[in-house]
Amino acid sequence: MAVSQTGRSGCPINLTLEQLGDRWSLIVIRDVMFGNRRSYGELLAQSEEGIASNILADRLKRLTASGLLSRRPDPKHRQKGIYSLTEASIQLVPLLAHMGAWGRRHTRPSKELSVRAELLEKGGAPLWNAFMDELRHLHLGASRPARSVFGELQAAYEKALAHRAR
Amino acid sequence: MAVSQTGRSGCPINLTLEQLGDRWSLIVIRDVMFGNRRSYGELLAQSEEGIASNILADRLKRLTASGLLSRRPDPKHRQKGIYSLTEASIQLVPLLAHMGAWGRRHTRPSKELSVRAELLEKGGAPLWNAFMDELRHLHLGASRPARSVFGELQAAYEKALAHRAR
DNA sequence: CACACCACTTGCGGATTGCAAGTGGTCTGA
DNA sequence: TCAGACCACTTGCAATCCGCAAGTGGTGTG
Repeated sequence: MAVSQTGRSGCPINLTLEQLGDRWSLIVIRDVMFGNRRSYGELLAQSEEGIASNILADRLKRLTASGLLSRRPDPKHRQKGIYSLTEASIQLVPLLAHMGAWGRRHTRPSKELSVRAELLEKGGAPLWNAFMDELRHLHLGASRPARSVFGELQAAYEKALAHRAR
Repeated sequence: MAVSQTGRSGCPINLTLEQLGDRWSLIVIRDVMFGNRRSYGELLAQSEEGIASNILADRLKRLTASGLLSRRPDPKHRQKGIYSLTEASIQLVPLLAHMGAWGRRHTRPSKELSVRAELLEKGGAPLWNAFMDELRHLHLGASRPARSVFGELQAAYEKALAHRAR
C-alpha cells in the first residue's frame, strides 16, 4: 500500500506517472469526465480514439482498483456497470486543463476539439472549481451547483461543430 | 507535421498524451528541469528510477525530435551532448507542479521527495513563473532573474534529506 | 424460447520494455 | 604516441504489453 510495486522512487511526480502514465488511462478518465460516458459500451462505441475493447476492459479494472473510478451495477441491466469518478479523479481537473492548454499551444489540435480546452484555460481556477463541484454532483451525489460548466463546455463544442459543418 | 501518426484524434489532451504519455518521457524532463541534469551520463547515473540506458537514449532522441529538448555538443568532450529544455518543455512547469500536487495527495510519496512538490504547490502561479524565468536563463540563455527558485527548491530538498539522516 | 444484444475474454502477431553485454569514439598520462 | 580508461550509445534477447478480430456467455425481448 505504501510502496510502489515497480521498484521506482517515491517521488510524487513518478508515482502519479505510475498510475496515469500510459496512453489510455487519462483518455478513459477524460471521456467519463467531459463526455459523461458512464458505461463500457458508451466508452467503447463513442471513443474518438478507437480504444480496443480489451484495453478498455483492462483500464476500467485498473482504474477502479486504484480508486480513480468506482463501479456500481446498473439497476436496468444486471450485466452492466455504471462507472463514476471519485474525488481523486475529480481532482485531476486542473491537470487535464493544463494538458489541454499545453496541447493547444504546442501541438496541432483540431479546432472543434480545442474549444473546450480553450474555455477551461481562460476560465482558470474558478471555472475548474465550479466544474469540480458539478462533477461531485454528477458522480458522487453531491447537491447540484448553480452553474453548469459541463453544459457550457458542451454547448461551445456543439456550436463549433455546427460552425464547421456549415 | 500537422497530423498525428497514430490515427487518433486531434483532441489537445490526446495529442499531449501522445507526446508525453509514457512511463519515461516526463521522468527525463523532470530530471533535466528539477535536477539540472544536462547529459546522458548524468541522467543515467543519478536516476532515482533506474532508467535503462537504451530507453534513455531513445527518449532523448524522441524528445529532441519533437522539440521538447535541444541538444548541442559539449565543447569539452566532443562525443558528449548537452541537453537543454526548450520553451515548450519549460511550459510544462505548471503541469509537473500539478502532477506533484496530485501525487502528494493521492499516492504515498516519500517525505523528502515531496518537499519540492509542496513548495511548488504552495507557491502557485507566481512561483511557477519565476521558476520558468530561471529555466529560460539556465537553458535558453535569457538573463538571470533576481530570484532563484531552483536554489530554493534544492535547499529545501537538502534540508529535508539532512533532517531525515539525523 | 429463439434470437439479438452487450459486457467482456481469448488468441495471436507485432511493438515496446528491461536487462546485460558489447562497440567504438574520446580523453589521459606516462 | 599509444595503451588503457572512460563514456555515449547500440545490440541481442526474453518478457511483457498492445491492437486487432473473433469468440463466449450472461441478459433482455418479442
